[in-house]
Amino acid sequence: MRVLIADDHAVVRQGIRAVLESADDVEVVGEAATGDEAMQLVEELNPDVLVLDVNMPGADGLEVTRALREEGRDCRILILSMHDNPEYVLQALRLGADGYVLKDAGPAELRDAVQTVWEGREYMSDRVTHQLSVALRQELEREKRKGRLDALTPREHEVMLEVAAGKTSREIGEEFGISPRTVETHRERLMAKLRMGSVADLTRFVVELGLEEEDPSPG
Amino acid sequence: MRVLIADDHAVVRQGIRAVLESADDVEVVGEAATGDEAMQLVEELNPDVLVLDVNMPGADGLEVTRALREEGRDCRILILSMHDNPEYVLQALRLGADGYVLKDAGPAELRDAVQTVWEGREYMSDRVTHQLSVALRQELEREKRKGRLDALTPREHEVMLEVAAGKTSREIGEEFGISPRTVETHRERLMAKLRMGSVADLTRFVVELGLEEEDPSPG
DNA sequence: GGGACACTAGGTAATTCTACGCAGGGCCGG
DNA sequence: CCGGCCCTGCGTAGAATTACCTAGTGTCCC
Repeated sequence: MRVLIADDHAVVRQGIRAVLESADDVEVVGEAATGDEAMQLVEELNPDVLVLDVNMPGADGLEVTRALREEGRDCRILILSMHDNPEYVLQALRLGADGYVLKDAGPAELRDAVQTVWEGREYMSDRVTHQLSVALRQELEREKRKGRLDALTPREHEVMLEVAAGKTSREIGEEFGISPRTVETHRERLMAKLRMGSVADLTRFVVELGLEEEDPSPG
Repeated sequence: MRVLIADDHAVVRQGIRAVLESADDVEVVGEAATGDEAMQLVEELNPDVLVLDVNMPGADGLEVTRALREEGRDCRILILSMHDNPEYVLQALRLGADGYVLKDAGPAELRDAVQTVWEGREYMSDRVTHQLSVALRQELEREKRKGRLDALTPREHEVMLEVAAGKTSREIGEEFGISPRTVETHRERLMAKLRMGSVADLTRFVVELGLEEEDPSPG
């Protein structure tokens, strides 16, 4: 089994190499420190398995995965990550990764993971699968909120942001060149659509969904 | 120079060991996977330098640093961290660490850092010192805000939270058993003291400082 | 006892927001 | 080409907030 290691931390590369090479059917054929370098080395060395860090300067692990899958590479891709962030995990799987292992895995798990993906099966750390199920529920909740957001007309959306920024209807009217009465109409409608009972609730809603445009930084 | 390595990731330990042992005046005398284990091994092996990860299960790097300094250990402590989070850096220095190195450091920098702290000087990665100066300014800004918070009377503080939760003056009055006019007085005063121009600004202020009591979760 | 401060409450007035309804013009798809 | 949706604008009325002000009570400290 010929393995390529990609991680921006030299120390980590060294560690992975040591762990994998302790298995006698594994040969580490190269190391890459950036995503670009990884793609280039895959081209040159044509490894069986690519152990790929998600956090890398330049092209990160996910980009590398996508690029390799796009060009039809059949090498197995094992994602290595510090965190069990479901965001990354889902994205990685969507893009065609074969496994997802956390960096706090012991040598045995890491060797096992590489072996598993090499055999054509998928490997996921236990904590990753657990986090995925948790994330699924939160995702549904968020979608429900975003769904309400979609019910807003473009104008209402703009007005919403300004209201959440603390502007008065008159100020917003001047900014958009429309009557303050019109702004109030939009305001009423959007508050009803989002089922918000106060500006405070609306502000929290906007902040939590990260919709703000500028940063007025109160103070 | 006798070095002890503490990191919860076996892979990383392996990597650090390989890097350090490539210098011929360094001997890695042991490895620890948890904070507790690290303290125990320092006791047993009495190393010159301890290379210590901040993120560890059980006692983390900072706790270990504090504990070792409290009992008067004179071994050098080099903190190893994934992030240049100034929060951690400051805390580490306060607790008596001798150096702070990022994990994306190359083998050369890591060896250099260990060498430097061993000679009794301090070592910090460039990005760390930079982040520190940036953090200093933000810290001042935050303190200014918290200072204004201290200017509030207890009653004003309560009212502030309710206003930020979207309640009206009447509702707040009923909740506290006081006149809505009184609530309005508190409201005016606190808005003036905090120099907030709108409920939206106030809400953002409260959310950013994490002062909320319950979670009404708009929707 | 006096002074500082917090909590209470009210007056007056202006401004702003909220909640109903009404209506014209533009644009798009059935 | 017509109905539906969106953006626009306005009226009225009431509720709520904001900006000024005064002022009584209680507590704590000098």
